[in-house]
Amino acid sequence: MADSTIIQRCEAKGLRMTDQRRIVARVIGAADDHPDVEELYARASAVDPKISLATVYRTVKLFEEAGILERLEFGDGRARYEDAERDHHDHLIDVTTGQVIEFIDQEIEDLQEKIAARLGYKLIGHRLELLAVPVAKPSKT
Amino acid sequence: MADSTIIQRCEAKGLRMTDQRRIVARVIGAADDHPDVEELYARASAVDPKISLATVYRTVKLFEEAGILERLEFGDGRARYEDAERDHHDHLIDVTTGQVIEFIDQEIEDLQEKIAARLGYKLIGHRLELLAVPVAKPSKT
DNA sequence: ATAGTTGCAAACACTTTGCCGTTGT
DNA sequence: ACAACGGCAAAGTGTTTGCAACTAT
Repeated sequence: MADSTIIQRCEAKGLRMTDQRRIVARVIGAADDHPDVEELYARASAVDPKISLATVYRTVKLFEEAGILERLEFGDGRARYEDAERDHHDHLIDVTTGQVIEFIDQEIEDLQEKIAARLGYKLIGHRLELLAVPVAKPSKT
Repeated sequence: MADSTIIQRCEAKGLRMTDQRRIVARVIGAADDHPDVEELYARASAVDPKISLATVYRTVKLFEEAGILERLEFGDGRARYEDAERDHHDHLIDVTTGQVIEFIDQEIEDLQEKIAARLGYKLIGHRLELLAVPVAKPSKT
C-alpha cells in the first residue's frame, strides 16, 4: 500500500466511507501545507457547505487512530494533520514568517536510533522541528 | 549569569519579585521532572495554600517571555516548563510509561545547524523528542 | 435492518483576562 | 505613593461528546 490515496487506505482498513470522510480525505491529500482543523473545515466547507466542524474533528481523529494521518503540533496550540503515508520528513519552521519547510536527512534519522539504543530503547518515532531565521537578506551584522 | 538561580535571574532582569513568584521560581528550580502547570500549582500550594492557579499561569508565562523558562509540549495538550538556563538537552519519551529521559548529543546538535544552513537558515532553536520503547525485558519476539 | 455516522449545541480541558483589593520598590 | 501584582470568577481557545435524525453496508 505504498502509493495509494487516503481514501483507498481507508477502504483497505474497512472504514465506513461517507461523503464527509471522502471530502476530508481529499482535502488533506490535496494539501501541500500543514492546515489546522479549522482550515481543513474551511476547505471542506467549500466542497460541502453543510459539513460540520465536529465531523472534521471526528474524521481526522479516526484517520489518525487508523494510522492514515499523522498529527503534528507546532506549538501554537492547534493540531495539524498530514498524510502519514508520505515519505517521512521533519520540519523547519521559519520563525519570521511561520512558513514550514519539510526536509529529510538520513544522517539525523540514523543518529536518533543510535541515541535511543544507547539509552536502552528502541526508537518508534520522533518529533523534530528546527526553528530558524532566513540567513539571506538582512543588512550587515 | 551561568550558574544562577531562577530568582537571581529574575532580579537581574528587573522583574518585580513577589512571594508568589519566588515560590513558583523555587518549585521549578527544585523540579527534576517536567511538571505541567497544574502540577506546579499543586507544589506551590503546598508552600502557600492561597496562591492561585491564575498566578502560576501568569508567572510561568512571564518567566518564559523573559527567557528564564522554556515551555515544552509533549503532545498531551498541557504546557510544561523547565529552567531555560540548564544545559541544553533533548527528551526521549518512554511511550510505555510516559517517563521522560533527558539526553544530549553534540553530534545531533551540529547536524541540525548544518541542515538549517543547507536550507538557507540560521538555527535559533529546535524541538526534538524521541518516542521509544524499552529494549530490555520482553520475551523472545 | 441496523450499527455506525452526522449536525447541532452543550460540555470539556487548558489557559487567559477583567476587576478590585493588595504589595513591592 | 503608585504602578504593578494576586485572587477570584468569568471568558476564551481548541477539542470532544450526547442526542436524535440519517446513511452505508
